[in-house]
Amino acid sequence: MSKVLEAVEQIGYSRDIAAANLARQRGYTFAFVLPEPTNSFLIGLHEAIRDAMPTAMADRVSIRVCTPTALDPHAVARTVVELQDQAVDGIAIMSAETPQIRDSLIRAAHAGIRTVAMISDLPSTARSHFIGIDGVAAGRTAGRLMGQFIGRPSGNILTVAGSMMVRDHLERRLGFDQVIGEDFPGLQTLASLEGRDDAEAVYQVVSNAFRKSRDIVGVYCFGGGASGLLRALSDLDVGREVVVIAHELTPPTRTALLEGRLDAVISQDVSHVVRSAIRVLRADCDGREIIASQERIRIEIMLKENLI
Amino acid sequence: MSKVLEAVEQIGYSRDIAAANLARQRGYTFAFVLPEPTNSFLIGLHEAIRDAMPTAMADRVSIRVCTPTALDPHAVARTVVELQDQAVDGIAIMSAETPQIRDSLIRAAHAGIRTVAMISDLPSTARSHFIGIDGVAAGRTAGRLMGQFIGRPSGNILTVAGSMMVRDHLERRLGFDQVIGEDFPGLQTLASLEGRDDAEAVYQVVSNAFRKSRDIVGVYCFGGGASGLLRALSDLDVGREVVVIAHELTPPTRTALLEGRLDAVISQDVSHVVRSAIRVLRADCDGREIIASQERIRIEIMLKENLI
DNA sequence: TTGTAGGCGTTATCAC
DNA sequence: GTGATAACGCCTACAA
Repeated sequence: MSKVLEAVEQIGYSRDIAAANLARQRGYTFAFVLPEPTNSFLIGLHEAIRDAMPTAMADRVSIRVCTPTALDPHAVARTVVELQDQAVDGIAIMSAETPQIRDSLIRAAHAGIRTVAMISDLPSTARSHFIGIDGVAAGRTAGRLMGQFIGRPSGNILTVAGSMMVRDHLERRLGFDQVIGEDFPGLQTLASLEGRDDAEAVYQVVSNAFRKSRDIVGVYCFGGGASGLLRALSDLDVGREVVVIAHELTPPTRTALLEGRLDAVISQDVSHVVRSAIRVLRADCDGREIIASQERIRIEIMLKENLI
Repeated sequence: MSKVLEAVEQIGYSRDIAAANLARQRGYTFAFVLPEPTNSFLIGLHEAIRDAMPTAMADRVSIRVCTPTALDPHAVARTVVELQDQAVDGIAIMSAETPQIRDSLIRAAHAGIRTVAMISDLPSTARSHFIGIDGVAAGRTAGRLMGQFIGRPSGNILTVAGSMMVRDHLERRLGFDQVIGEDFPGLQTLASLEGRDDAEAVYQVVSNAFRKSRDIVGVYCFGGGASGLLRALSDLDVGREVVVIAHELTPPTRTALLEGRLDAVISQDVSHVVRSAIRVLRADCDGREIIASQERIRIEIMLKENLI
């Protein structure tokens, strides 16, 4: 160790990063790339980003939001490429995992832009971090709750998928099936209905499914558009007999929880996700270490009684 | 509105607080007043404080930890008084609610020292904020989980109290009874055993209780020393048949959760509590507004599957 | 009251 | 390379 570093160790000196930033007048520009706010969850996510802006600004980071059409991977990739030319320092992205998007992110990383994946992971894209919850664990959590809450030895469970954030949703289903299979062998999980993360679509498929099938003792909605599910259950008047579990705490799921039309919600704190993305991106830019415990997003279980 | 403020509004100017602090060489000294680390929860809390120190230091706040004997209210009050003379800017305190302590805090506030209550609230002490979870809601959450998980129409539930953080624990019991009474009328909640937040004491009272009473279908431990409960249940070999719910995620409760000896843990993120206390105290000192959503501590439900 | 110089800890620049 | 210096945005202290 050099003499100076030794002395530093002794004295306990540490660079004043506030002063440093003041001196160099360094600013950061980060871009959030995510789908348009087409459902409650995405609306909440957009709001969280807006809410984080003042604090971010005070911290010398300016934030841009890009909403390429989610269903078009090329549009997302194009957005990422455009961002490269606009001198952004970092990108926080929530998207499906397609080759085009993957390539664009790898190229961005190569161009020195820091990237993090939000909500749904994008492995093998050189994203420095994933900020969100483990999909399999989330699904397992839902599975345990479902099994315990049903309390009967047998019956059918309806499952409603999303489609957009593919990877994430597949993992949830996987985890759910694991626990039901292991610990509640009498329960039968039916093939996933395609809800396309859209309330109206969910309404239709759920309504149809209930007309066809009987002996449904539980419904697990692991995609977006849970409000469609809740409306369908209301219309069918099967709110009480079946155990209903969905993902993400939003105005409709919150209301349903309070009214007893929903038994549990598996959620993640989107405000935390957004703040974390910004902190992590900043740390990446500065070459600093992150505080892992502070950035870990929790799998939250919300019941009627612990609604915040 | 004055011309200048109007202009400020227009321009969108906001004071650079980092530069301000740099200029005035302002430092903050905060003290954490809490019991000695005599159980897993308190150990975790002390660790969280230590872990927060480096970041705090970088932010010009130095932290002191005071551990008056928890069982002696006079010692706590004396500590608070002493802190007044030592030029601390703020106090974050976790303690029982006694007249002496209340008075000392009011006097401290009068002397210009900002105070926040942690974990267990101290209303009517001029504490600017309470940083922790709502005890009644936490108890209700435990109650719902207990009722649903038991799945039988009738049976007895053993409850184990702490003693130290009195107010908090009373609230938990209250909330628990509310839900059991309302929604699970067949279940009977027995009088609380006195566990004194101590593992050994809990071990004794629980062992005795099980020897006396039968038809126990659930155990709710809402005080500290849950490891004693778990050991007792192991020794009695009643791990599987009864539903066991405790508070606070610590090494022993985490292990028990993973091993299936504990069915659920109601918890709060102590690292978050500590960071929040520091942020809130700083904001108070600077006369700034806090970001409520960021400082809200969640009532976390931990199952085996969503252990972080 | 209003104005101005100096300095906080760091970086960047430019001359050496 | 090395070393001196201005500047960053703000506060304090002192002067007018």
